[in-house]
Amino acid sequence: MVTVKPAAVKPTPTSSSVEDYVKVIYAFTEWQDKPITSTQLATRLGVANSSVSEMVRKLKDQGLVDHQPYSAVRLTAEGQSLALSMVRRHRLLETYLVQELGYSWDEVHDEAELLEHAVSDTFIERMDAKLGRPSRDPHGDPIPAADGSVTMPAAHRMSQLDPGHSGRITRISDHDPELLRYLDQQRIGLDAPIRVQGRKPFGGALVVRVGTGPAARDFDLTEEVSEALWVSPEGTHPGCTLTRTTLT
Amino acid sequence: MVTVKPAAVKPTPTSSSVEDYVKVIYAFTEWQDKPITSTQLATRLGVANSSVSEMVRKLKDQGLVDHQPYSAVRLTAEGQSLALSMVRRHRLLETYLVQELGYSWDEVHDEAELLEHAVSDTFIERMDAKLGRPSRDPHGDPIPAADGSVTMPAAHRMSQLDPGHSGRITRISDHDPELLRYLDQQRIGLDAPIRVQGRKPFGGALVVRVGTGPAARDFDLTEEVSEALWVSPEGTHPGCTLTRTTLT
DNA sequence: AGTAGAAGTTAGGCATACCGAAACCATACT
DNA sequence: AGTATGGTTTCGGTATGCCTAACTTCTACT
Ligand SMILES: [Mn+2]
Ligand SMILES: [Mn+2]
Ligand SMILES: [Mn+2]
Ligand SMILES: [Mn+2]
Repeated sequence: MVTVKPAAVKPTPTSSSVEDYVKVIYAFTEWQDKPITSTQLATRLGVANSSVSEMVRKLKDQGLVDHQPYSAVRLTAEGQSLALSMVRRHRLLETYLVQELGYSWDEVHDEAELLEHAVSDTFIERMDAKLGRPSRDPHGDPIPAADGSVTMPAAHRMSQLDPGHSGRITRISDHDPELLRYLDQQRIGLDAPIRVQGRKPFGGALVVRVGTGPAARDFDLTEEVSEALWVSPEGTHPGCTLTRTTLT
Repeated sequence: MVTVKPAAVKPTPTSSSVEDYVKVIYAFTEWQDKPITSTQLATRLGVANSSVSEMVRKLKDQGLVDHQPYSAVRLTAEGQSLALSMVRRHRLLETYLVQELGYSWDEVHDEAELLEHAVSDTFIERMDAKLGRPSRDPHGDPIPAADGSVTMPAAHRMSQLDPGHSGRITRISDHDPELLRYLDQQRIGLDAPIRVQGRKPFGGALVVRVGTGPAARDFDLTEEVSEALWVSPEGTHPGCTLTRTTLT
């Protein structure tokens, strides 16, 4: 009689490239619904189109994405789960670097981009505990919980807000460190109360008031800046929790 | 007239494999003088002999090692410098994990082995500052300073000590986590006062007394254990600083 | 000195992850 | 309906870093 081993638990050692691909695919649909195309993926990853075609085939073979030739790339449940765990890693690391090692919010992204692939689950858990299980990173991006649930703030791009609207800045795109330093300098930070005053004519700057009462200051924001800021109407703040998937 | 660019400062992006090879070559001569051979390198890195031959050629091309066929491998000044900076990274990380994230000393090695290749110089500097510029890691191994200087404790392998000798444990080999847990359990730690009482006959255990006065306890140590412990005679402790090389 | 076996190197391959150039397809515009 | 165009894939190739198997060199023992 032969003893049958229990099916191996698939250690699937995903490479850091795979992790980055999946993370970028996820990020593309975090604040809107259209799935990402090959070329967009290539641009965001800084690789050639042909490299993406190849890798997407591998991701499909591994069951991480759905894809048919010439159409967009979508994560499977398994891919979504891997992506969420990478996003969690990335954002916890960013938060840790700011909170514990005195990084400024424009320095953390690149460091986290590498560390996310190197730290162990234990490391993540210890950081999370030490930070008190934070739900947002230094840029206001939601940190998925260990079980895969994500609390998305009910936020709108400031560039799309009509005059009169007000609320708080609950997210700031972290992609341009330059921009983050500019905002820092102007003392425009996360959770600042903000109000859209109006727009200069002929597609001009958006005029906003930051702060309230005597401390209020007015700014002319370019399109680029107002597209990087997300505003939640006062009161709605904590956002809604939606479980996107379940992490393994 | 043509402006000549200053010679590029050689960004030499060393791979993590190269970093590990160089680190292992360095470690081999840290506590004795014989240079490492191909086979020893292969064993320590867990790769095939042929892989080492190939890689050593590349290291030589990059000016990191001296080597002629069929003989041992030695670091050049440049290789030494790279090795020291990797050792510094590794040991600072181990110290940080224990001190700041509650790791136990048997858990840190593997985590540091990966992180050492991923963290930035900034990260290292912040950690170093936060820890108060430590000079020893959790296992008593000296942490090279940023300038490449190393303070080596004047220590001897306990297995080679004659009865009657005493001192303090200033280094414990961190290669076997099992052993570290055993020592932890027996409450034998770094800086514990220790005295060699004698040796059981026929190549038997080494009998040592740990602690002093009423708290003293006697142990029978196997060869394996006594080879992992290094003892400094009382008083000599701080060790001698020798600048091994200068880091870039 | 002669030689067997250990130590080390070379040769031929594989996997991953890139690239540029060429071929292909879908569609949108005449 | 016919075709230009841009997005996408395929093809051939490069660089790392690893492997096994075959071969070479060194050394230590007879
Ligand atoms: Mn990354
Ligand atoms: Mn962020
Ligand atoms: Mn390593
Ligand atoms: Mn150590």
